Amino acid sequence: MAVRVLIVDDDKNINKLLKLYLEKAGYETECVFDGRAALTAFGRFEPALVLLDIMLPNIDGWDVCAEIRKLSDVPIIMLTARGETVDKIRGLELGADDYVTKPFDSKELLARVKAVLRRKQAPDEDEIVRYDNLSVNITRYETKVNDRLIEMPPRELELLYYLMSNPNRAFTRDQLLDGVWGMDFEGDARTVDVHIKRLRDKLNGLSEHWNIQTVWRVGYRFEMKA
Amino acid sequence: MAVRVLIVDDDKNINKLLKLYLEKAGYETECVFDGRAALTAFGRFEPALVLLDIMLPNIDGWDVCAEIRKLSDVPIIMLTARGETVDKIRGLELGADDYVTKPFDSKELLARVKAVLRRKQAPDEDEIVRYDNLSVNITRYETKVNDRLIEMPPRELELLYYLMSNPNRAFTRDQLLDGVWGMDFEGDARTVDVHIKRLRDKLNGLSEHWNIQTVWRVGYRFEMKA
DNA sequence: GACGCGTGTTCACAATTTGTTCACATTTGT
DNA sequence: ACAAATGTGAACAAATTGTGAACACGCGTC
Repeated sequence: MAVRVLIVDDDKNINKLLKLYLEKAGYETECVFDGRAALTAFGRFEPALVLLDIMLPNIDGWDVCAEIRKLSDVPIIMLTARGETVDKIRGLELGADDYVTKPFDSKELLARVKAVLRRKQAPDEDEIVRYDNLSVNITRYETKVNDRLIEMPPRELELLYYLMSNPNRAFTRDQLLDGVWGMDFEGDARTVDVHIKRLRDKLNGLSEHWNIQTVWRVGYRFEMKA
Repeated sequence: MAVRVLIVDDDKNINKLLKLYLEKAGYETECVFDGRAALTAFGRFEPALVLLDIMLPNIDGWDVCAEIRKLSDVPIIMLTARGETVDKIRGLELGADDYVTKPFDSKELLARVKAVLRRKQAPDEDEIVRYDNLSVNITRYETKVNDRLIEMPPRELELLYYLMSNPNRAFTRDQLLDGVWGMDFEGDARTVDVHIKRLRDKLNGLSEHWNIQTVWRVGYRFEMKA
């Protein structure tokens, strides 16, 4: 499944050239020649990247850019003719990601395309649960107490994260197995106990304000003490 | 992705003022106060423009200009005190691009900066990730440690770049395959391991402040040690 | 087209870490 | 006190990663 690129340029030669370059580089392309067509094609084709000329019939590039931005944060590279005054501020406000001046060579263009695609997949924020002096970062797989790293195996960390994500809630062993180990775990429920013990060994006495509590005949819970 | 400007002036007030103006205008700046510092900063900071005072401790502006010209054709604007005799011929020979007489006002300065960048066809900035003594330039496909080139194949470089672009984040092998190899990679996830090993072989022991860490049952991450 | 060369990928096996189970001790509730 | 549930340490099993070498592939050269 190749990455799809929508090419919007009223100059048919440039359009063709772009198509050639990109398809040779393994991208899937669709070409349109005016602003209105760009918008309808955008909805249908769902490109991962848009190459957008500024000077267009119907609706100009800026407006197309703005419309697309209302729908999606797909990367957009604006195409400008040499000599055309490029108002980069305006482009920035409208959400363009890069500019390429015509005429361009294939190498530079492809480099820009790759760069923009790379830049856009900015991974999201870390997922962290905290309470008091304890924080568990499931994105980095780091546990900290008072900003000191507490080393632990992934499963323990996941278990702690799971408990902390619903503080004070009592989880049965089966719930924990389902939530942390996955539905398909076939083993002994006592496995949970061992992991709990190891967590306790690591976290024991590090705070007065929380602990991992046993709930008899039920399971365990992460207790927050007011 | 701001344009980087290196400011070289021994007068701390002027330096500060320039920094203020430029950063307000969206440039990224670095300030140094003598010629020697200018040259080392130039290598590390890789500015898109240099503002260079002529009267400097250590190495004077002309010589700094000449040294920089041996390395790069980055635009250089010379700063001269009013009344200072400006040997424009000499400047021309050395490759300076413009002169600004102190004191200057912000508007004029910014106009000159923009003009010079435009004239130089402002080659778009490289995309670089750095940490401590390590930098990876994905535009040039160059990796440096302490400004020394570390040769490595493109895939390894891309992998390193990807890891470094989110330091400390644990990536699963699948995430790395998607991000570096592309969604359409059909091969074995263990491929990542081999590239990691080769990276480690190359980077091993080059710094105490970072390394590539295994996150068990998860994947790998580029660890920055505070 | 044949040939090397540098890369990228896969594979097999070793090394390591983690996950699980077990047996027995201890605690809890009735 | 008794049965059931949980705590605990150690042994064991399984999964994961490290590693060297072989293989495959594209690319430019001859």
